[in-house]
Amino acid sequence: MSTIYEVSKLAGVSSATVSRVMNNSSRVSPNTRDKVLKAMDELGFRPNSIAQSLASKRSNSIGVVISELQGSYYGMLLNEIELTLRSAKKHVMIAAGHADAAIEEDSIEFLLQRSCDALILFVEAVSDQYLRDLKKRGVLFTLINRQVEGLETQCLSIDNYQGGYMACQKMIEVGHQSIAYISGPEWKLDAMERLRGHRQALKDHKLPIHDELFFTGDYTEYSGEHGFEQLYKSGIKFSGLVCGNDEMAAGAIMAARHLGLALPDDLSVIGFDDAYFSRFIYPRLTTIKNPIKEIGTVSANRVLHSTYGLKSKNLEYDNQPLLIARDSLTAPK
Amino acid sequence: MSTIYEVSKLAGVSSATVSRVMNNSSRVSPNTRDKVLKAMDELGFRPNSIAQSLASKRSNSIGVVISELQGSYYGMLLNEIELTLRSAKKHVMIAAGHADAAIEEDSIEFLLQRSCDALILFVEAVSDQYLRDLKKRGVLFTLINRQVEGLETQCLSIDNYQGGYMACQKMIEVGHQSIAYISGPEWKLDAMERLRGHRQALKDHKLPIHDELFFTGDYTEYSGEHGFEQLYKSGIKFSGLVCGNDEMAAGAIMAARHLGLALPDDLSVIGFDDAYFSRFIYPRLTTIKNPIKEIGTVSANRVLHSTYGLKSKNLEYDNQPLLIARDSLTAPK
DNA sequence: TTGTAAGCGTTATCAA
DNA sequence: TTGATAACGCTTACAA
Repeated sequence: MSTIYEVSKLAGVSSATVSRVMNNSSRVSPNTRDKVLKAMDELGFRPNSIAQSLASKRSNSIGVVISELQGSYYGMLLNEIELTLRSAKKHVMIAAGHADAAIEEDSIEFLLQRSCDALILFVEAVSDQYLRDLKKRGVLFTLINRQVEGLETQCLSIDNYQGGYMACQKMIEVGHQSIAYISGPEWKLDAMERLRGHRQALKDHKLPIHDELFFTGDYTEYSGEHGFEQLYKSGIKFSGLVCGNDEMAAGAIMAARHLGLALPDDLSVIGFDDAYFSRFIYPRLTTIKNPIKEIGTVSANRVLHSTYGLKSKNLEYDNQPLLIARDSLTAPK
Repeated sequence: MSTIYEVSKLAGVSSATVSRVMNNSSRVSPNTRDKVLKAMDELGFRPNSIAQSLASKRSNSIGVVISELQGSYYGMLLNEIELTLRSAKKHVMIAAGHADAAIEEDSIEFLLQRSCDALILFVEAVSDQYLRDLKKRGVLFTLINRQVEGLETQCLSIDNYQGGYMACQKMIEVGHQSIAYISGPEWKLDAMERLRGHRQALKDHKLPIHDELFFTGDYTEYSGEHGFEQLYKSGIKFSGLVCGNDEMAAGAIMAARHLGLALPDDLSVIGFDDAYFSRFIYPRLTTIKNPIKEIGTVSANRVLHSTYGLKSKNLEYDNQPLLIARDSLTAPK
């Protein structure tokens, strides 16, 4: 690998000038610029970005910590982020947090140590205070799927409460009177918001709330399967089931079928997220769309904006959920 | 952020000594080591890894280029890679290649420019020659899901031919005589290998090969849907369908149901990969397991081994596919 | 066992 | 518009 110094020799200029043409940082006469470009080309010169980082105190890399690297939800998000950052010539470093506070903190520190200029954080276990302290330390970041007091301007999330409300309301509109709910884990804020919206819709429509019709899962399909079996055993009849996410809906549907129910006639189901696979569940899953792609793009653009002053049009997003009507919802028999 | 120099002053030693205790590179007396450690602690010292990289010509980061960031297949792979690399304290930089030669090459150069010590490549469009040249340039890398002549020791892939053979053979064993096939795109090597295995099994069992029973898809569920419709229209009856991957199987199953077929009685289906969602398709999909997790772990370990001399036990893997029997396969009526 | 000092390949300040 | 040259924070011969 050739260096800036070799280029400067070949072009007959100083290394400072070479640096200038690389960065367009200050005026260089067209003549010398040409000479430099030619020399670079001839040597196949590629700037060493490590050296650039050290000297400029800017690494042009952005760290992303995300709960999991697998799962359609995270995949879509990561994809959008990479696309956006990449087109701005920024490197993306990733680390998984696995929804564990220690691992999440470690991931963040790990990325910071590597001189990431900014972070995009999808963290669920780390405390609000830790995040506020991060800001105090001068770290630039955006926060996905979470609202933290004091960090409002850098938080991006959808209105989970509204989504939960919509799903339940739709069930009621179609005619269901007895509706079961399988929620995500209690320690996940989005799960609790979705649940809160559901309960409120029930209340607003003067429907009774039976504790036996609520099951707390953990967002996995296994908990959806297990949850459905529990609800079914409870003895209280229900014709509708709302799930905190699509994975659990998929699991619940499997369980319902094993128990001999015909879907959607015996049971209507609504999921949440509009995950990739929800079209391939049978019956095709009616669900609440989570505009995760948009959130990915916007979070990346905001980081680009606040860190490098890059202007972008996609700095705002619509945090309203949307009902995607497919086949798993029908009127009760 | 404090520097090594400040630590050295506080500890009353030279900066070289501080560096030594950081890296355990050469003996330091327990006494001075303690002093240094104490000073580090007091200052909250964190080494600047950019500076370390520049000086040591080693960035401790590994680049991963993968076709897509979304999809269960890639997600699982990425997850294993991150886990393995992370536990070895290496940073992982990612870039998506989108199965486009220009983007893939750009991704590779992009990561190299960032001084990645090694690469893990899941690239599909770039030429074999480019990859051989990469090796000549001295770049360390492993190659996933691909076999390139001259790079045998750094390629990891399963036996797709054998997998294709197994699927077809199983169909035949169960009693199917007329079997349709929806393959992945022609330019994907794994897709062609799977198809080749399928045809060979047909031949070995003396079953006729009808061109009308073959459809070339592109690994998406849409092409599975479309493909099934085409095959169905062909007029040639078939009771079994083998798909080049699970996505297409999912699409084909959707299409079959829309056309009024009862599964698995009217149609048996086998997929490939054992994707995350294949358990949640109805009927639960019988498929060929692709040991992608194992491949992820092994590829990361190999890179760690060849790049940093780290020894590891997981340097070998079993490239034999495995049939996962679920509910989508039954004897023909 | 420890220190000195020359890099590593850039950027950026100051003069010219 | 250009050139010297001092950082940037660390590693690593080479000496002591």
